[in-house]
Amino acid sequence: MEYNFKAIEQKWQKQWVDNKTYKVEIDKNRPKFYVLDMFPYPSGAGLHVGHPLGYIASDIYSRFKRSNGFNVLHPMGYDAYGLPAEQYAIQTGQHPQITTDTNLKRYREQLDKIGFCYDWDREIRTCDPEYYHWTQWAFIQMFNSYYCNQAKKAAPITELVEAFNAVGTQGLDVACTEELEFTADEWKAKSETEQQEILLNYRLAYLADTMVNWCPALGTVLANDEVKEGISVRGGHPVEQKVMRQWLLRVSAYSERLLEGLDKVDWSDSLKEIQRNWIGKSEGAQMKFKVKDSDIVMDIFTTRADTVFGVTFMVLAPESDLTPLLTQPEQKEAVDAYIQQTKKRTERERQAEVDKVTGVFTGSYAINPLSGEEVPIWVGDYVLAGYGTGAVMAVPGHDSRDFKFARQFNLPIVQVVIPEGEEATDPATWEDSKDSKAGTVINSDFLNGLSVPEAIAKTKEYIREKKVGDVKVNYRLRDAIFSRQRYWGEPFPVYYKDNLPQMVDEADLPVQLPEIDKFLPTEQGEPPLGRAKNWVYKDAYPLELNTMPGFAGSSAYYLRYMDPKNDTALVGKEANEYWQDVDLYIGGTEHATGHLIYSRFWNKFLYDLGYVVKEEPYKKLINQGMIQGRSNFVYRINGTNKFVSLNLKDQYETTAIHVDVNIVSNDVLDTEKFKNWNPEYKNAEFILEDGKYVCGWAVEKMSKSMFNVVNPDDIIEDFGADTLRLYEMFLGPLEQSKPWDTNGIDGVHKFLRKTWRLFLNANEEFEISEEKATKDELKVLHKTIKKITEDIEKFSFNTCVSAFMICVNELGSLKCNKLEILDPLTVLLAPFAPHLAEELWSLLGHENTVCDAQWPEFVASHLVESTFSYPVSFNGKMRFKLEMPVDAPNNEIEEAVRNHQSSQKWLEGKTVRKIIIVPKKIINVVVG
RNA sequence: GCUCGAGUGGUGGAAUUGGUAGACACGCAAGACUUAAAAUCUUGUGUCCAUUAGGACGUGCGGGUUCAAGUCCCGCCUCGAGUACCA
Repeated sequence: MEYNFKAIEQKWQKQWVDNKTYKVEIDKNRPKFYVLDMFPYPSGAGLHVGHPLGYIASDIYSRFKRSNGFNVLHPMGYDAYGLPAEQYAIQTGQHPQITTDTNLKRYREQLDKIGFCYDWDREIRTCDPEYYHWTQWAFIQMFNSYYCNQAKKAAPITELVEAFNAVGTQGLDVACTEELEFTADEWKAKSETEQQEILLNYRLAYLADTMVNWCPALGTVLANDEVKEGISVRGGHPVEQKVMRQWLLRVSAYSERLLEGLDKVDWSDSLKEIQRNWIGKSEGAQMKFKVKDSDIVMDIFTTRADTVFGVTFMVLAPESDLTPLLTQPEQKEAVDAYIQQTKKRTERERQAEVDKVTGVFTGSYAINPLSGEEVPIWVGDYVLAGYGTGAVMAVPGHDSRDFKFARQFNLPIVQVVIPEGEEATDPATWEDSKDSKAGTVINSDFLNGLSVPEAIAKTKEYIREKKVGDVKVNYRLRDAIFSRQRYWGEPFPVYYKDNLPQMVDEADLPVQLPEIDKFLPTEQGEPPLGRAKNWVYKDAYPLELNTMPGFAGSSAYYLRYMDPKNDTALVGKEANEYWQDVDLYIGGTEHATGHLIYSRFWNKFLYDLGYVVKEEPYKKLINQGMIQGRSNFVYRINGTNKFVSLNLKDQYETTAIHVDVNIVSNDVLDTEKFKNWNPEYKNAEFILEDGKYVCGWAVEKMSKSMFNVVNPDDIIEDFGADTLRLYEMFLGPLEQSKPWDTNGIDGVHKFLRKTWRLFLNANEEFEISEEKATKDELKVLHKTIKKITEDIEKFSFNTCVSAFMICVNELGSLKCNKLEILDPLTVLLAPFAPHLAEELWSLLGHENTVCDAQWPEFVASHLVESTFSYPVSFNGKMRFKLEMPVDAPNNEIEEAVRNHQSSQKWLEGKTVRKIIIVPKKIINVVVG
């Protein structure tokens, strides 16, 4: 009986489907456990061997939990809306739904072959109207809500309207785009249109003219996390800044709670750190600088209130509302020219030319609220409109950007802080500003002599007393732009009446994506939905032409899995109360500043409104590492069709060429396959070493162009799914990036065959002994139970695999085929190699699935030994071993060491200063 | 620049609270079985010295703490990730 993995895997995959082995229902008699993978976007390329890594890990953990008595929810679905399908549609005219369905089918086939324990009855697709019904529903709730800073939660916008009617904005402390002030009477006097326009300032989903990241090549706006270094993450196209009227989600309202929540979840420190940086909390002071000969007051934010006496000028962002107001007639031309010039630069250019200092004087002066001094107001593009107030007080002595600006335009520089261990010097001699926060304040009136932190505190106190400012916390986190000028996304549940946005009745949801003839913008430059016929609501009102961004559908999907067929709610109360939250979430770190922020925001919002029971959606999160490619190279002698083997290449002028890793084995090229691989190489000649052509190699990203893509289907064809699963885990720690190298796969495949053979007799027939297990056999088993159980809990799956190998090697040498040992071993192995385990489990005579077998219990007494083999070291260097009874008293051990024959050499002519005995660990003799 | 993480054989990687560095594999070498190959099995495999016995050196570099350091502390170097005129 050979280990016929193909037959075994096909058989059990069919049985699992037929028996609905992985179907999950609420079961209040068992504790729940929710394991979630970040669902994939089904791209046209299908899965490569790197994709399933996290899925395999979560699958192992799910099966482990099930064996330990948990009711495990482990669903899967697809993030089906996205740019690639739409771009393909633009190129070919093929409807993105068709592309998506094809890709999805391919994904499903590939996933099925790996033997995952997903409950496919719960599958969701974000492009399914049944699903995006609830994405639209959530949007409506956000539109109808505002965020109260005092209660620290979202509340219905109707409450805010009541407050406006009663007292206007008096005592108002809510999240908003702009601080507004009006009385109840003023509010009531406003027209409906004016009132609606004002409410947009407070809604959690709101429409606003805003500076957006516009990507001309993609014809759409992008969120901040979709842009890296001025380039779109998808496609790599340049991005520019542009003002557009767009939907936004007021994510910034939740900044503090998103930050605090990180302390309550079990995520890796690095991921938490990324989110903390992205939220970017900074505490400081907001201060008012009056403008000379004007009623205008400049608000500025600073974290260095201690340096106010060092302010020698002010700088406004070019886009600031104040810029035109403060520009004096004689400077108007220069300022306008400057603004035009900065507008022309793309975000990318601005970032690339960070060192280039530009700016222009407005002609106005501001009055320092502490010193009363007058300082010039400049415009400079190093000040960002979107952060703080879009204006800064410049302290060139103690801020390097202000310093550069001052030097460029010959503005004065004053020293107000002496860094620790330095003396006051003439700023004219400085190379750079002195930014250190450890030092003593000088030239600053009542702050003189204080340390920096003391001076910050005192200044804050002073400005509050004199009402020239206040303590203020700023966040870097911006509101999320929620409109995309695309076709293949969720339509908004929004229509326009008198140009004002209105929400579609919840009863009319979902608003289905209409059919259109072409997937391009209209001739008038409207988004693709502008092409839809009858794209109106209630026969009269035009519907929104934008669609929602990629992160919309993934923000609450984990809730939908709990209750995927519910047509009256996103998730029913009973299901939500049972499943609660995700206990284990596995996915890539690339979602740190996108999906994982939006999803937490979305969930907190639903929590505030009482729709869900948990404030944080993902209790524990693990980022699986990237599997990189391992590329192979051949070396062509320049100008010839001759290829030289790796270690001889230095004798020639060569060019390295990527070669398909699938025609290379252990870095040795199959030269015949190489000739057929590409017509160009049909007549290739080779210079061999030891009769072989050895290729070079390098670790690179796995991609088609590097010819290093390895497909899981091919691996499964050659070695089986269980081998693939085991090998992916054996490759290294889950969270670490590592290269895929098919070469090592033989090791785990051999291990599975060895395991199989444990159950066979000399005639290759299945035969199991009912005999009682020996002490040694039990020791091997229980050592393994302990190790596997502990390591699964630590997500250390690579060491699990090696523990299995050790176990099977040892049982092999003990020639153990006893039921008492192999039965529990099968259960241990089941999460890792479920097909093989099912087959063995049924051969062992069990009728149920091994998934429901009880996890073996570790019995410590099987590991107890009567003696311990001590490593004996002299001055820390291990020299020999000494077998002693475990309960031997120290003086006996000492004596045994002193008298041991091997000790004499190390003791000769030396005195023993000390003997350290660590029970059951080590003996160290200190000599000298 | 700032923040975080990582540097261990030819390769992937092991190593509780500091306690035998290199587990488990791959690869390589030698051998057994075979007409041959594949498969399987056995042995060896950090580097250097030594015929052996054995010894010296070894976890990026330099210091330190300790009976004992891959592990802790200080200072560097290199690589990776995130982020960036954030006031």
